[in-house]
Parts: sequence; structure tokens; C-alpha cells
Amino acid sequence: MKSKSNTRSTPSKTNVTMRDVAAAASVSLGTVSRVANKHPSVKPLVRARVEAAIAATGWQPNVVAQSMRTATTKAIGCLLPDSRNPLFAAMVKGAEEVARRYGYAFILANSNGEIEHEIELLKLLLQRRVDGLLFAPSDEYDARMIRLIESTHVPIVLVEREFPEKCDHVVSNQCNGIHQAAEYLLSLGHRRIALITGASSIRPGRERFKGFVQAHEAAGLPIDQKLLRLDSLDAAYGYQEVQSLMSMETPPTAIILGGNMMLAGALRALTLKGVQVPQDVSIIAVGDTDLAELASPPITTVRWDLEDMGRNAAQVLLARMQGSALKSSQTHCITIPTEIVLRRSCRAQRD
Amino acid sequence: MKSKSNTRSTPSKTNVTMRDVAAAASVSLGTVSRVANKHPSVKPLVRARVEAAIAATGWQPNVVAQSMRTATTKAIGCLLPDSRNPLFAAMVKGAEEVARRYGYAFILANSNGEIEHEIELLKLLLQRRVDGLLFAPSDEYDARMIRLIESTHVPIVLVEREFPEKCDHVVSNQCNGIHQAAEYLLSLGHRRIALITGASSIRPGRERFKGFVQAHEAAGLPIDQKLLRLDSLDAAYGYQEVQSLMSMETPPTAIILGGNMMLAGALRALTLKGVQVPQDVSIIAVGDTDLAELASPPITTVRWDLEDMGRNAAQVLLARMQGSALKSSQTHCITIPTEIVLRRSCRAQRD
DNA sequence: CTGTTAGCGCATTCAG
DNA sequence: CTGAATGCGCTAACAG
Repeated sequence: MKSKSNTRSTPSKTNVTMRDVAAAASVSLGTVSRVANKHPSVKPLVRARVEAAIAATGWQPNVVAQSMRTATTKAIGCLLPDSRNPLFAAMVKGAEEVARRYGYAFILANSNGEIEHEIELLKLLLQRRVDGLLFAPSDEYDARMIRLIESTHVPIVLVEREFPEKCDHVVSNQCNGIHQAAEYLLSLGHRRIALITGASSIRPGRERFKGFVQAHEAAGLPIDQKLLRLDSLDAAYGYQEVQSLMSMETPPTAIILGGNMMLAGALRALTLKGVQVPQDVSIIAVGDTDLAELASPPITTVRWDLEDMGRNAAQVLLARMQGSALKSSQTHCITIPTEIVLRRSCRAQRD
Repeated sequence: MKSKSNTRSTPSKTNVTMRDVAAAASVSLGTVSRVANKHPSVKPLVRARVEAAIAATGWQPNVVAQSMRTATTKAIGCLLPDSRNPLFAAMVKGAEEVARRYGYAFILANSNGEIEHEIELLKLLLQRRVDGLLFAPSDEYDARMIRLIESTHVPIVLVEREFPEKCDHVVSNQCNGIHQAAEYLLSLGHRRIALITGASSIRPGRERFKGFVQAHEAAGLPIDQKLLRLDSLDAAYGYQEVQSLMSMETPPTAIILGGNMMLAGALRALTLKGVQVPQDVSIIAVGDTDLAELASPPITTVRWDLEDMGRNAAQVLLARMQGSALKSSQTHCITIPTEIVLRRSCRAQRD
């Protein structure tokens, strides 16, 4: 029973629709749609009239209606453990930037690494009909989640994770990064190198361990299993394990911190125990942060371009969304190179 | 020309709709809608039948259609300069958390502090019909933007920004934080204290300056205008101005870094110039980061709860979205308290 | 080149 | 308590 008689030009009213524009320009709905979508087949005069009407009424397309009609939301989802993690934060920034450039909204969701929560959020995102998904699952082997993502038809690009042969992904070359780090330490004469990193249930944990092993094998040197701490990527884990390592009868002479949140924890532990870097122990961290650069001494790190990773992930996703899944049934993978940045946290070691 | 003849129960087909469920349960559309929305007025038996049909068909509500129908998207937008900034990153995390808890999607957009871009993004978000907006404009005085946000009917909550009397906002108490910092330095005997912070076009710049002035006034002490560097919050600005300050004929004996990205830049400059903290200059930073805690020496900072700020912002927004703007025409403001955390970057000063 | 028409999937009247 | 009908705003197919 509301005023349907909008023949009057009351520009104060809430929602202007295409219908209003059509009336104002004395054309039909279809014509307005055509000029809005830049169809070439509209006579210049009519086009001008419609454009004027659009300006006059202040009409803006209703994206929801468009989504309804086209079955496409122009939105991509991004589901990861914690967007505060500088690693993910930079990635998010890069990905959001390219998504935006292509007209896509960017829906962010944090799983906190809780698998139940993650599955819930995944469902929610799919329910929202996102056109594509950037995803860093907390556990690559969780059966429920694998089933879920296999059963969906929405393009998914994994970030720092992989389901081989099943899913596009973009990852950094952690294997090589840790390989280089270990090789460097080995070349400095270290023979008792500890590795602290995450479990093998996600790719970074596996790859870092692999690189570590490879470097030792290449040098023909053994690994002391007691020096391996492979359970978590948290700062707290770094704190705890560094303490534990430095309390050993024969402590390591070098530690690789395989997780970018770990350095803070490690530094706290080192300070607490009065351990000097690099005199008492050499340190290499993964992830090149302000803290690493400005700590005393500055910490040698493995670095790679996080924003670029985000941009690449978004680009692969957009490409997949275009190419209608028919061709290129091959999965598309991108590996971001890592490099080691040498600072003053490692010293030569003579046994 | 696709198969419209979905009379067959082919469960592999793409989009299950309420209509399919209705058919499977031999009820009408309306009834399915009622059980989906938990309307009490459905006979238990029928309800059970429908629920079974939902499970069998795997139906999930189409959020887009719901939005279309209800003119509500269950989405909130978040527009800020840079989500990588740890300050905003934490805020985003907190806000996303409560938005999600209330069933809202969280659409993130970064303006990079570019005002044109920001206006563009603001329009885009509104066009997407977000139900509410968390916003940290790059310039509180830009006329176009003010007009834009005044003309919209979407609830907006400003974060670390304000349009007095016009908009809800949640901010941290930077005035008090810097007041305390300056007061502390003054009590230590410092008489030449520099302040590096952002311009007065956004609230943090104004408030920090205000606190700085208040502290000096309360002590009956003058401020040397040459010690005021009030143009930017960037790390690069911190780098540049610290160098400039320490090159003065009579350099300051203490510097307040009024921006949470600034410490890294300042530390670089100090290292470069071989200035010792706190022997040569005392330092207080805003924003309590790992870097501040773990630098040598550890840096005294002004801290506040960022995630809590985000959670509060989201809560105020949700409240505003509920209370249909009629009542509480008063704007709702929340101020997050700050505290100073004393570390070893400040020393007593005798002139 | 332009007008008309038919839904997209759902929530919500209004009858029965 | 349940079924039928209507329309949210738009795009695309089809006529003219």
C-alpha cells in the first residue's frame, strides 16, 4: 500500500530501481539494462538520455539482484587460520588488491586453526555462493573437509597447502628455504642443528623437514632425532622448545625456527636463559620481519614475497573461474621462490 | 535447452532449490520456508518430513535469494587503509569474529590511504548493499566523503576516527596515552621532548598532539615547535624525522613515536646514526609489538587492546543495525583505555 | 535498435 | 496449520 505512484520526481526516496530510470528516460527496462552493461547496440541519443536519467535519479545497480539473475556473486572468499599472522596479513593484502581490481568483493574468514569451525565457515562461504575461494586449511588430511571441497564445484585455490592432483595451489618454496638454511649452517661447521616447525599435516611442516633432511643427506651428515621438534608453528611452541633444547646435556649449536611467529617466542626463551646469539647458539628464522631485522643481533632469515603470493593466488583463482573448468583439467601450481638473507645471528662453529 | 525435466530424482544435479525439497516432501514451498526459518506453526509430523527431505536432497538456502527477498545481505563491510598494519590486523580479527558469530559475512577492503580509491570502494561496498560498515577514513575532512557517508542510510561505525555528532565511533584514548608518556618523560627530567605523529586530519594525530600539549601545560613547561613532526604515520617518516631530529644542533633528549609503524623506522635511523638508547636519547613508542618488547633495549610503549577495539566496533555496529535508527539518535561512542608499559628505553635526564 | 516478457530462489501475504 | 500467489531488481531471450 506504499506509494507506488512514483510519477513525481521525488529524489529523496530510498531505493531507485532501473524501472525508475526507465520511466525518467521514457524507455524500457531492457534499454536501461543495455546502457548499464555497455551493450554497443544502443543509439547514441537514447544512450545519452538514459545516462542522464541515471545521473538524475542517482540509480546504482543492485548487486544482489544481479547476483540473483546471473547466478554469480562477484565475490571470493578467503578462509585461513589467522589474518593477524603477518604472513597471512600480507597475503590477504595482495589477494584483496587483485580481487578488487577485477571487481570482486573479498570475504574474509578466520578459522583459528579449529577444524570444526573451519568446516562450518567453509559451508557458510559456499552457501553465500562465492564465485571462488582462497583457502588455507588447518589440516590437509581431514576427511570431512576433503570430501567437502571435492564435492563443491566452486573453484578453490589453496595457499601454502596442497591436495596433489586435486586442487590448484600457490605455495612458497619452504623446502628450498630450509635446505639453504641448513646447508649454510652445515658449511659454517655446525653438526648439531635443531629444527622447530609444524606437524606434517600441513605442507610447510613437511617441506621444511624435507629440506632439512635433504641438506644433511647432501652433506652426508646424520640428523639427531632429539633435535627435531615438529609439532606446532606457534610462538609459544618456539618459546618452549628453545628452552627445552638449550637445557639438553648436549644442546644444539644452531636452531632453525621454521615458523614465522616463532622468533618472538625463541628470543624470549633465549633472553630468559641468558643464551647469547650467536656466541652460544646460531639462529635462523623463517619469515623476514622487522623483529628479525632489528633484533640484536639481526637475525638471518628465509624470506619470500608474501604479497606476491597473495596476488598470485588471486590470479590463479580468477583464471580458474574464467576457464570454465573444462579445459585445463590439470591443476595449476605456482611456487614462490625463497631466499636466505644473511645477518649476524650465525657464527662459524668448530667442534 | 538444458534438462528442465527434473522429475527424475537425479541427486547429482547442481542447484537444489526449495521447490525440489517441497516436491520431495509433498508439501508446498511455503511450508518448506517455514521449517527452514523455524516458524513454530508447523505440525511436527510435517516438519519431520520436510527435514528429512532437506537432508535427502542436500538443500541449502540460497543466501542471495534471501538477500533479494529481505533486502538485507547479512554482510558488513570493513574499509581501512591497510589491513597489514598490525593495529588494523588485530582489529579486523576481533571484528570479524563477532560479525561471524552473529551470522554476518565480513567484506574487507583496503584503501591504501588513497582518498579517491577510498571513495570508490565506499561506493562499491554500498552498492553491494552491506548491512553495515566499519570504516577508518584516511581523511576526516574530505568533503566528498563526508557527503557520501551522510547521504547513506547504512549504519556506519568509525574506527579510530570521528565525525562528532554524526557517526558512532570506537577509538582508543591516544590523548591520555601520549599525555602519560610525556608526563613520564617530564618527570624523568626531560625538557626537550620530540613528538613524531600523523597530521591533524585524522583523530590519532589530533589526540596525540593534544595529550602532548596537555602534559606540558600541566607541568607549566614550554614546547619547542622545532621538535614537533606532525605529518605522517609511516615507518619511513619515523626514519626520516628521527634522523632529522638527531642532527639538530640541540637534539631532543627524548622522542615519542606516535604511530605504531614508526618504531622500525626509528630504530633503523638510530642504528644508522649510532645513537644509543637510552644513553643518548629516550624513546617511547605507541603500539606494543614484539619488536618493542624484544628490541635492545626493550622499548617503553603505550598499549591498548586492539582486538577488543575490533570486537567493540562490530558490536556497536550490530547494535545500531538492530535499533532501527529511530531511537538512540544519539551517537554511540566507545573509548578504549590505553596504558603505558615501562621498559628500559627511557632514562632520567639532568640538564 | 528497442520493447516485452519470463524467471533467478526465496519470504510473505492471503485464503482456505 | 498449510497451499497458492506475489514480487524483490535485474538480465537475457525473443519479438517487433
